Amino acid sequence: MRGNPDHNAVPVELTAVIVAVTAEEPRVLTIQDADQNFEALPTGPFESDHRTLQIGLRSWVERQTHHPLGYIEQLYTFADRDRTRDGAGERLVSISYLGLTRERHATGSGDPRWRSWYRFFPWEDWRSGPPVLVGRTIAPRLRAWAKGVDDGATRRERKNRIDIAFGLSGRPWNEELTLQRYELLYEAGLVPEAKRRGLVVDPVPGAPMMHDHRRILATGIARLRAKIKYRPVVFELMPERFTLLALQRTVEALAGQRLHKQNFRRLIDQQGLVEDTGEVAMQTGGRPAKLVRFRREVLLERAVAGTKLPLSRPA
Amino acid sequence: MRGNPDHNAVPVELTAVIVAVTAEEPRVLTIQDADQNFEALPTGPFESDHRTLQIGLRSWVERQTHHPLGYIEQLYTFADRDRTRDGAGERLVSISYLGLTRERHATGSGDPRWRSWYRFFPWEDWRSGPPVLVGRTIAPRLRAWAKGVDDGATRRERKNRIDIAFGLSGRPWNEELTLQRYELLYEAGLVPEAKRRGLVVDPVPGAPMMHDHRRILATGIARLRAKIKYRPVVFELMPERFTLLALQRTVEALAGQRLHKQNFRRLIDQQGLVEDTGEVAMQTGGRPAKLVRFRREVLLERAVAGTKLPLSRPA
DNA sequence: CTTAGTAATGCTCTATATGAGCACAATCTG
DNA sequence: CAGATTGTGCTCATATAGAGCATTACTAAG
Repeated sequence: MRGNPDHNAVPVELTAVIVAVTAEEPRVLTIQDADQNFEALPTGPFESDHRTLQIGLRSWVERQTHHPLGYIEQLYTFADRDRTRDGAGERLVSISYLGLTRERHATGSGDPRWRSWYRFFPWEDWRSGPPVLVGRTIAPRLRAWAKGVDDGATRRERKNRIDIAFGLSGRPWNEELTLQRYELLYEAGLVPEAKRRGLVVDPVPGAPMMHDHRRILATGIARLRAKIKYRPVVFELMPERFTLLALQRTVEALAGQRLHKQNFRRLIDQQGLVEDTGEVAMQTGGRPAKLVRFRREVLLERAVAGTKLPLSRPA
Repeated sequence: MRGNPDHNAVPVELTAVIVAVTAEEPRVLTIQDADQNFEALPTGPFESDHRTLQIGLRSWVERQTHHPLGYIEQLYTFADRDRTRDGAGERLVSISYLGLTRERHATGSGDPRWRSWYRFFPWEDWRSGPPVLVGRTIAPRLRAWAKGVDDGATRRERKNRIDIAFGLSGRPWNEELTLQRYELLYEAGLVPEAKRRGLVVDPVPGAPMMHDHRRILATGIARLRAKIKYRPVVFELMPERFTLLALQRTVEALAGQRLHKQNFRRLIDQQGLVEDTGEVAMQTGGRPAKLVRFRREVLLERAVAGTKLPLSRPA
């Protein structure tokens, strides 16, 4: 407890979860790791010639993707021991960020591409109802893992965590628990990444990523799913003009859940989040829809405005 | 955008916001910086012999305060350019954590002591109604700062931010905006810390801290004030057995606001957060109160349980 | 032209949550 | 005993959330 402790100099990198929604799929920017044949999140250097980390990240991403980043938020700083550069040895600190943008063809080294995030987390997409993957594969395997301990207390605790995270035993599905779900699967040895920790692995479907990048992505998804409920960040993912249904589909893509259409619209206009452009979209396949635009002023009017969306609430 | 960027090795430290509530005051553990005569948050080394940062921080705090840390959560990683060790030069990364405990005599170098956090943020305590400091000093000075720009858009934007952050022009006070308030004061040159950024300073009351520690503390306060509304973390600050009023006073101390007693109790028992011990406290000064204890089981029952408290909601 | 199909949009109904207050009970202090 | 202080039960108005019905305005197929 000193004012000026000795500082260990440690390698620091920035890792970005860059999200866009296209064709009703939430997508994340990934690169291909040449050596390991794993997909990875784009990782940038910690440059000290920027005033803040955020500015540095923004300029770096924009340089690489040639597209402005609408919104940036720090996610988490990872520095666990197993997070070393090559197996063991030096410790690596990784400061992760969440960024929102609109999809664009990305260029750069490492073969950047936009991937649906459900490629990495197929169990997170409940838009067409409960995925069979959960009921048929994940639930039984997790149950088996829980039953496999001798200690009764641990067993009960595991069962509880599983039920809560995956909405079993009559509990509701909570789309915000993405990280908890991934961590459970990791602990239970059901994702390939766990092998590096020496666990026995018999993986469930879902593409793995390099290092702990899938955990970082899970953190980003969880954060974004939570955020859209009380901050108007969805609009960063929308084009200038859009229909209310398009907005709803975007939210649904992120949340992995369907929403009640009328209630969704009620919320949006109760809060005055959008305004008419006067134009209509005729190619909707049904009655023409008004084209609206985001009222940027709301960002000023109520700094902490809520975009309360009809999704499961923390209770 | 490479898989294996070059890593700049950077000094990394851990900074802790350790909170306890005693005698209806929220307190934070500080140390005295010998050189600069400023109070500071305890800062620890980044030790690589712990499996996770959290474990490292926990053991370090417990070693120093001789008291268990009930709850730890990562706050934010600061690495702005002005955050260098001595004025200019080397960049410093500081990973900050929020920890909850019960007050104890702390020992260690640096003269550790528990300080009411309202010592550093006197405008944050609204338990006895709106502080005169806000109306008489802060509001007029901020207004003057806003008026002092030529650009009309910037002026309006500043006025808006001020109104929202400090609950002016008929807006409600929102206790969660602690960080925004501090940052406004910083920008306006109303805190001593701003001098280091070369701003002209005419400070309002409130003790400054070393480096950007007051900003880190503001981050911790804001986070905790938000958290108590949907997670049962208050109990980490309570003794084993307590009365409902004591619990309410603790929440009020943190939130800096009074709560409606009956509604508070309604929430607590609707959610089954506590259970009777069978004992009563006779020294209440009034009718004897039941002594209750936290039902630890709720942490299992609903991992993300809400302790919805009757405080201002984001909308 | 008619019939489906698909969306947009307006409205209602119910359950629940929240904010505020009244009334009264049980204790202590002076 | 009066007055202060706290605990505790209860009510009431309002806001919000979840669910569904009905109607309107288009396109495409027959």
